[in-house]
Order: sequence, then structure tokens, then C-alpha cells
Amino acid sequence: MPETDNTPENLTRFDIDVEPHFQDARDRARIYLGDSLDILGQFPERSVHMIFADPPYFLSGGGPTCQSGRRVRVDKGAWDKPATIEVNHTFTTRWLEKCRRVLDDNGTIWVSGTTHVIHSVGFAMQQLGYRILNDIIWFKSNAPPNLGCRCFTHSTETILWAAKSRASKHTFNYELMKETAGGKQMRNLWEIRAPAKSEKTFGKHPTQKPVALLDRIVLAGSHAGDVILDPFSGSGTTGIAALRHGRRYVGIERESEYVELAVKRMQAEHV
Amino acid sequence: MPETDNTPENLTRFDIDVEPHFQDARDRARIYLGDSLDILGQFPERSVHMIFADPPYFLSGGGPTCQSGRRVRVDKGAWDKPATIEVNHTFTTRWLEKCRRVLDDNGTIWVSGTTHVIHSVGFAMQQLGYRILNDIIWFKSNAPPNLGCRCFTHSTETILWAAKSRASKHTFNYELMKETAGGKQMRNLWEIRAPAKSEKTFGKHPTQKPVALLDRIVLAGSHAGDVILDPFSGSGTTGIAALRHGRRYVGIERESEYVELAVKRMQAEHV
DNA sequence: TATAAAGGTGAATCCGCAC
DNA sequence: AGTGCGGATTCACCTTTAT
Repeated sequence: MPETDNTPENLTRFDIDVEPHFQDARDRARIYLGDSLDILGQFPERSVHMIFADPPYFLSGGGPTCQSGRRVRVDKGAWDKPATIEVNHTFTTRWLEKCRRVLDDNGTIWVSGTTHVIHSVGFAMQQLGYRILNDIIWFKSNAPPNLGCRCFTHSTETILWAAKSRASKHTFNYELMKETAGGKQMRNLWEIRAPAKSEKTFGKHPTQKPVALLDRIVLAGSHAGDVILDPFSGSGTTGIAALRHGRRYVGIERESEYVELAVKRMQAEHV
Repeated sequence: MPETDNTPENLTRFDIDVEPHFQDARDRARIYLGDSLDILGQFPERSVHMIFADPPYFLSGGGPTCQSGRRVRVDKGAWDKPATIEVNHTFTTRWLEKCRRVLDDNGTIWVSGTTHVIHSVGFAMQQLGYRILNDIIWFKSNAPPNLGCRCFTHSTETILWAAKSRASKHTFNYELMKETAGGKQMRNLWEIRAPAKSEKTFGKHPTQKPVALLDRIVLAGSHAGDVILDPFSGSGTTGIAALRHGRRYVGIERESEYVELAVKRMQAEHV
């Protein structure tokens, strides 16, 4: 283990056992290929200013980023739903705990998710001592209709924004957000269109976020020069927004396919 | 204990040990004064078609409907935040469990709450085997600005809508909702103004909901004649909406002050 | 060439039916 | 009773054709 540097000015000193898979020329961006829990455990404490995470979840069959093949099989040969939920909550708690260790005392974390996972996230945050500042509602005004007609059209996603603890003096660029909102306090409801298919120029990621969403998050919760971490980097939207606004970026992603996609997207942005 | 009647046509046969504090002439509405856990435990299984609940919560000092005096005091003479959260989650789990027992197999439950409690509710629902159908976002377009400028204006409240289990064939009046939404599928984002102070004619309740919100919930999730339960009846908005649309109502409330308020409001509606 | 109208495509879940 | 297949469903977006 290298010497720990607890100042936040230490992106160039992340001298951990894992080589970054990608690192830009001026070391403003790194992406590590591997397991978030392992890699986060090697980062120095309090080394990042802000975290954005769009975590995978294991319910309802699982997607490509999912270790769902490794589920706990219970008696009677059937998937036990509550057991699966507990397993998922354990995973959620673990990565949120690792994130909290590397987060600056005045830093904040933003976690997006749909119904399947967001309540586990919110509850785990509260259990771990995070202080939830807002439930931000991302309203996708162009959401596709439900094919089944058994409930309301799912047109929102929730983003939980939390400070590290009750004692934090967290960053919030209030005036900038007020300007962006046309002179009034910005509300927790954000109408932002979901990315169209044609916007996914370099490939597909199942939950790719619009850059406009990450722009707002980066601008609201960080300063120029800050280090922003995304432990489930995916297609790299967080990195694009971070660099676009003069922040530094550390991503972690376990699928090399997505790392390549993220690098291509970041390079196409001339950042 | 009386004979159990598992049909849902049994409002007049809720012959439990607790006398309703209020009961209307045609027995379309009852309000029980007392503790929800006790009273729910006496109701027959599967005796209500739909439940709406706006539960109390114990965090951040507690309000008037709150048993917060009975908190767990831990060592060092300070409130232990995670412990408080676990206590709160235990309470949430208990009442959701009791509700599930009295809910018809094809019935649904709607639970409203803010950040402080809604994630505990959602997670407990998943743990108990409920199936969440939607996170409904109630957008209060007339929400007051935040006094502190440390986060975004809290302008939404979440309502979790859930079926009893994955196997349920729950009620959803799709076509009616589609009409209401102007011919397209209704989305999970509902813009409804918060009640003005002048609407609170007969007294105050800290989290009083607009009748328009309950109108929509009642119309979406129940049929005429159905029994609707509100285990934290408060100022009785659920009862007003239920009777207005020809449903029956069972409320439970532990503060006699609110029971009186609810009765006054229901009588003023000529129902 | 620009704008408008028309038509095709795609997403996920529920249901009934056959076995 | 459980499994498994196929059909039905909605609306935003993109493409094609018409004005």
C-alpha cells in the first residue's frame, strides 16, 4: 500500500496496485478496469470530492452487468424473492460504505436508480450515516409508453443526493442553479429528455444517462479541479461531463467493452 | 374473536373488540380511535380492497402524531442515528405486515412519504413480498421555497403503489386514467397543487393531502362498493374521497382531535 | 427546399391457451 | 398445477412520401 494522501489534490498520486486501464495525457481522467469493491478499497481515504453512481441491480432477471448467475439458491428449488432482496441490499451497503470512506468529509454522492433498487440504496445510505439532501426526480418527458396497461407509465428515475454526514458542510452551487432555473430556486424535479437512440453514437449501454443530466449534477455539486468518482462508469457520461467543466475524473468499470466505449466518447469530446 | 369473514363484502361485519369511534348511518364509513397495530390485528384477513397510508415518522424531532418520546436512548447520552433508523424500520415493517394480512389478494396499497421515510417503506415492502407497481411522484407546483439554500426546493412527495404479491391480479382502471390524462397513458408524475391554508377549514393536520390526490388514487385502484382502509387516517382525506366515489371507508387514528376533524370534514361533504 | 402528413419500428409485460 | 408459447398492447421517434 502506498503512502496515504488525504488531501483532495492527489489524483496523480493514486498509486495503487491496479494500473489504470486508461489515463489521459494530463492525468485529468482515469478509468480502472475491475471490481469496484476491490479498487475502491485501495484508494486513499477522503480522496474524491464528489461521487456519481448508477449501480447495477440483480432483480428481475438481470442484465449484462450483472452477476445474477451467482444468486443464492434456496430450498424448494425456487428463487426466494426476499432472500434476493437481502443479497442485493448487502451489495448496495458494501459499495456505499467503500464510497463513503473515499469521499471528502464535505463531499456529496449522487445515486440514480429505478424502483427496483433505489429504496435499498436510500435505506442503506441512512443506515450508513449519509444525510440525504434531496430525492431528485429526473422526469423523462419522452419516456416510451408501457406496453402492458397495468400501471402508470414509468417516466421518472430517482437520483438520491446525499452528504457524507450530518456534520458535512457540503458543496452546493446555489446561485448557479438559481440562474439556470431562470432566477428562482431550482426544484428537485428536473425535466430532461432521455437520450435518443441516434445519440448513442459509439455503442449501447443499457442505462446510458443524458449528458445534460450529468452536466447539472457536476455543476451543482463540485468546483473546477475537483475529483469526481464514478464506481460504475459504464459508457462514461460522468467523465464527459466532469472534463467538460474542468473537473477531474476517476471511473471504475468491470466490463472492458464499456471502458473502450467510454474512452472513445471522451476522446470525441476533445477533452 | 368473531367469526372470520374472508369475503370483501363485510364492512358491516367488522365485529371486533374495538367500537368504532365514528360510524355513518349506512355504515359506509367507520373510524376507529386507537393504535393501528392493535386494531388491524383484529380485522379479518383479506377484508379490504385498497389501502392508503401516510405514515408518521420519528426522525428529525418528530411531529405531533409521533410516539417519538419512546425512542431508544443509547450510550453517551446522544441519539444514535442508525439505531433510530432501525427502530423506525421495525415500526414500518410491522404496520406494513399487518396491512398485508387484511388486504385482498388482488388489492393494492398506496403509501406516501418524503425522503425521511419512503425508502424504509419501499425496502420493507420488497422484504415483505409486496410488488411495487409504481413510484408515483406527486409534484407540488405551488411548493414553497426552501429557507436554507443548501439544496434543491423540495417540491415532490413520493407515493409507492404496490400489489400484494407478484401473483396478484390487481385492480387498475386503465381506461379511466387514460381519459383523465387526455387520451394517453397516465404517467407516474402527477402535478397537483398542495392544499392552500384556506382549504383546511376545520383545523390543521401537518401532512394533510389534497382531495384531488386521493380522488385519483381511489378512482385508479378501486371499484364502487370497495372497502378502502387508511391506518393513519389523520384529517380524513381518504374517507372523503372514498365516499365521494361510492367506496366504503375504514380509518384508524390514534389522536381523537384528528378523528373529530375527519368526522366534521366528512359530514361537511354531505356524504 | 422546407414543412407536413403518413407509415413503420421498437420496447416489456400480461394474458390465454395448449400441453 | 406447472410450463411454455404466441398474440396483444402503446406511443415517441425516425423515415419516407406528399404538398
